[in-house]
Amino acid sequence: MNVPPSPASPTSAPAPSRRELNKAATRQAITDAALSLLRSKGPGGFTAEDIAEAAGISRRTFFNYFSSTDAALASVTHGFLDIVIRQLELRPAEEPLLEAAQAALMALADPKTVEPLAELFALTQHSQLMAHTDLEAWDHCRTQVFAVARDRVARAPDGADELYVHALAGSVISCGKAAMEVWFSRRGTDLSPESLAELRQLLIDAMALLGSGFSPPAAATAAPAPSAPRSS
Amino acid sequence: MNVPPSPASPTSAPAPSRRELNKAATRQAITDAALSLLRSKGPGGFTAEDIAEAAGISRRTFFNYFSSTDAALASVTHGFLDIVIRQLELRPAEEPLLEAAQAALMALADPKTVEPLAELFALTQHSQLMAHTDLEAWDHCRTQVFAVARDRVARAPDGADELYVHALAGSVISCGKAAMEVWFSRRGTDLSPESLAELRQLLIDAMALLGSGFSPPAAATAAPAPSAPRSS
DNA sequence: TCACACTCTTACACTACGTGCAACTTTGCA
DNA sequence: TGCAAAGTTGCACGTAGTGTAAGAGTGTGA
Repeated sequence: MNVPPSPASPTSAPAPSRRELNKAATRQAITDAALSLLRSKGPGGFTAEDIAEAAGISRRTFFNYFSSTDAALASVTHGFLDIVIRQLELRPAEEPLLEAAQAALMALADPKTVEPLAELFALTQHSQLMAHTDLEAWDHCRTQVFAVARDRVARAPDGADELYVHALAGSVISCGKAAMEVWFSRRGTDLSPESLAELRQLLIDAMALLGSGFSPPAAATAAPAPSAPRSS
Repeated sequence: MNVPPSPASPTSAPAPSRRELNKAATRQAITDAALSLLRSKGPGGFTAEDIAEAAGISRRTFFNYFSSTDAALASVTHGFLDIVIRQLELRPAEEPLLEAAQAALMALADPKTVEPLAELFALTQHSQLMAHTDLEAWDHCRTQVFAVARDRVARAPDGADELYVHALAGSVISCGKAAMEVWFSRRGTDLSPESLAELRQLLIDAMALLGSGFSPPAAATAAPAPSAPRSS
């Protein structure tokens, strides 16, 4: 399980020490093994011990990295959502949150980003075994969005905008999730440019729906439609 | 565990047979026992066997009713959310969903309805042991709202409003949840009329925020404030 | 009232989960 | 090189959750 003494490229990070490299490699080996087993055995068809064996570590070590098999798989979702959060934090502070979210979500249209999540979704589609941990991942993302939103909203003295920030953060997550779900259900694991364009459009439309208060019950957009293509 | 041969009042239900009464009583006994143990031992301080013993049944029977200790406690949340869904389904079909949701949510301001949830929240506040199953309960409610919303929206031929319904249902849930969270964090288990009035107002405001597209980042309402008091 | 079918409960056994603990090995640093 | 910190591993233990078969309770028709 140890990393061979490869001359790790000292690109940018402050201190990619040996220990951290080993841990990262082990962590990656675990998620790879878990995903591989999910492909071959299906959801629920393997145990924590199976993952550990496939990753070349002991069962005990597996639990040092992840608290459950679900958590190992949900790391895919976490990684996916972390990218969005990082993009969101990069947006200028004075930008309205909905626009910032819309812009940040565009990062999801990158094939390399969505591919793992799309596969995970396809493999666990009709099984609620992932539901637990996956919902947690989205909820964790919600708290991140909440933190970003809180810092952007002018604080009322008595915390009167508590509701505003909570509701907004939750709704942004719900709409993003809705866009992903609709895309998955329509295109499955299709990562073609047209499919990704549709995902982009769905994300834009979802944020637009939120910004317009869901006004017109019939105003919807199909695939590469003519709605506001405002992005970076 | 069996119900004494009490002359069950034949009020309305079609067939409250003995078996169903027993099952309902057992189910109730389990949740009561679980809640009682939660009060005395705190979250994570008891096992499924403890609950079974307290409820006067075997451990195996406990698992015939609930799939986990969390699920037994989350039945409180489920019961709470079921009330809202039932209210929502009673609203006239032509009423806009946001208004229907706002009206349905008013049922939550009833002390008897919120009391169990408020206590559960207070007892599990700083412990994510409930997170799993509680998130599932809210997500289950989301699917119910989705079903209601789907039936109310004029179906576009190509399913172009899929996104609309998904996003709306998720956002309604998120906003309702946000209102509950803010209320809990402000008033704890305070069930006084003023506190319930504030909850009512928070729910109204949350739906209003959603309907207005979260337009004014500073337009929030404090406690018994002067915003639209439309209710039944 | 009895007998039979159906449903629910229970005990038992078994696999898997998740964690505390105490060796043991690897890494970082002087 | 030697020591301390960090990480890995095997072991043991209690708990979760489920299959199974036997037994107790309940509904129904003769």
